Amino acid sequence: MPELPEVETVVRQLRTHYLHRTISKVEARPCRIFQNVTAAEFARALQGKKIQAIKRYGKFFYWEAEEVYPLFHLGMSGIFIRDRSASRYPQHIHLSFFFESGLALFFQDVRKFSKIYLYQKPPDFGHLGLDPVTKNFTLNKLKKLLNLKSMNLKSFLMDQKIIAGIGNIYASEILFDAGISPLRRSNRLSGREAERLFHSIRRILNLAIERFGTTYSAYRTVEGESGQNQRFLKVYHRAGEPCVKCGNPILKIVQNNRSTFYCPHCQR
DNA sequence: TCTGACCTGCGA
DNA sequence: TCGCAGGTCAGA
Repeated sequence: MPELPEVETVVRQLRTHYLHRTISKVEARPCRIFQNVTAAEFARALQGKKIQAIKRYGKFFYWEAEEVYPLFHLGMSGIFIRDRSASRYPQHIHLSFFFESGLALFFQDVRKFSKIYLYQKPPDFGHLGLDPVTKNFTLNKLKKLLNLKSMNLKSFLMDQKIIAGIGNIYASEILFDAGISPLRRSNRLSGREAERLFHSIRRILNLAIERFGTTYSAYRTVEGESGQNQRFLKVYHRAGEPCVKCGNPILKIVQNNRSTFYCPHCQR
């Protein structure tokens, strides 16, 4: 599922319902999604803890819970849901949290690509690039990064070590918005093109956050609802359909084993 | 830099 | 039955 806007939506909804709540019980089923901790250790460590803060970086987010810091990456199909009965796949619920207030929270992942870690101090994101919706992400920094690399722009945008949070959907949408071909090399952009790319990254991601993310298949909000942004996609999964700008057909190509959608007429 | 592997469900 | 899906990583 989830790229930065979907993760940000999940984080905001978790804050609304679960911040300052105390976990009374955790049920964790052994599963490969647990990375540096077993399911049993994870459950034991969180029991009795109060969630004091929920913070996101790129596609990762973690809880501050009284000296314990669970870190989550939702992979392709990980979702947090408030209501277990809303789950179509109850057999894939790996984690259940029950709170003193009577609230519950469930973590489901059909494909098991998500990752869960547990730390004793706030996790370090030094291995990740800039988070593109923070003030730390500036035009000058983007220009330097572009010049540093000679890779196609689609791969550049999706490389989490460069920019943390953009995935396959938004990489295509951002490049369409900027009017730049996904095949272009990062260090070949003009100053004006870099500027367009910078503004498109911010605009597309922030708009998607306002629309609670994009639901293409698995992703749901914590409330179990679909995002809204899929109605506004201009190129993603629209191969053969007319470009909204010029009417020529949208093209689908494969880059790094992933589908890329673009308009060869509008994106040069 | 590219490919395949990891998983499961869905739609053609 | 096959190919594809929003991610990441190891290994060639």
